[in-house]
Amino acid sequence: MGRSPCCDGEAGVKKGPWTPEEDKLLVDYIQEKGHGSWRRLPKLAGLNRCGKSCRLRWTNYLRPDIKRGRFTDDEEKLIIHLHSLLGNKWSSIATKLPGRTDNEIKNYWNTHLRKKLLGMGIDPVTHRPRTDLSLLAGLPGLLAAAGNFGGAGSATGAWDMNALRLQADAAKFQLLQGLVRALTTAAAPVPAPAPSMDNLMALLAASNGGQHGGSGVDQGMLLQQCQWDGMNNLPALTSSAPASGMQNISGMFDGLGSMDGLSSTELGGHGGASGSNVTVDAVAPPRPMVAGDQECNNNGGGGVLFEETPASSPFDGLESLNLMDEINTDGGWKDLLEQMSWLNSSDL
DNA sequence: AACCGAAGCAACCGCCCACGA
DNA sequence: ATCGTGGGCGGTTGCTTCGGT
Repeated sequence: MGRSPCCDGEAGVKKGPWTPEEDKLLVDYIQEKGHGSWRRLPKLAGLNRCGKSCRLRWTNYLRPDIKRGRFTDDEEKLIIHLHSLLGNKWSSIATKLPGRTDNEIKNYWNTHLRKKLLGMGIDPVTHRPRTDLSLLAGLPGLLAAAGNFGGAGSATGAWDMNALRLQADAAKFQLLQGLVRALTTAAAPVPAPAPSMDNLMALLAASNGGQHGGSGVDQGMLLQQCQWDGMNNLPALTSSAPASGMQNISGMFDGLGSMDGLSSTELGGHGGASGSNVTVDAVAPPRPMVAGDQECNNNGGGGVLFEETPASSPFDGLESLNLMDEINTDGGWKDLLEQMSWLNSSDL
């Protein structure tokens, strides 16, 4: 049926910021008589406002039990946790944070926490690792956060620490998956022996090294469950790529991380050990989804944190790009790849 | 010092639901 | 069963402040 706003027809009702005088009128009236009917309150209190505006002003700002000021770390973590459980049920979340209003929490979420999660590569809606291209930009923050959490514990316990670790691991795995697919698709078509899954496992395990313990097990399980078909059919990165292909992915990323002086035809290898010069101008047609990809993405067992995205990875779109144009564009892939310092050998 | 864009936040808008007549 | 009202909620807007150039 619908309903007209409470202030419709009330010509001349004031809107906008409240003055101290209005605040005093409202507070005095409510403290003396209670708010009663919000619709009638403005007239009774001598305010030229609609009842709804009075209610909002009272509940969000004037109520005596409101706690103002910065959110504490514990409050922050609690909000994130509750949001992961309740979604945008701000009023429900607010009931768990004494002195905080739903509006305040909502604003804090939209202005701080949402960006924070995005920066960490976590989808603020699903609280899972993001699967879009901007994942790249967020990974350093995600990993840093995971690393930081590995240090001093927080008062709210280990739930968020473990979640962050897992999400960081999952995001790293996704990034590797996508990068390898993108590069191998765009690279020379010379077939090569299948890479060893053990090599990738070792690579990922090494990427965990020192930062935090425990999650390597999850990652290994993840890989075993996925049976990533794409890896089993991995073509050579270049004709000069080592037979073991994936063994040198670390060196390959080294090159990507310092590619300021790239020519138009090559991703300069890091020389020596890796020696991978990936020709990327000849962009291959998009690689069709293989059975293993689907299986990997749909495999929700074991608490896998991946979203079930048909696109399968952040890099599906990348496969059809002219990589060098993108990479050499300021603010484009070049910038993104420069942010991928975490992929350098110190980490891998 | 002036300008501009980004960030933060208070307040508004519109939809929805519960409840009573 | 239907309708009107009151109130709550989430989303959005727009003003203010801040920081960078």
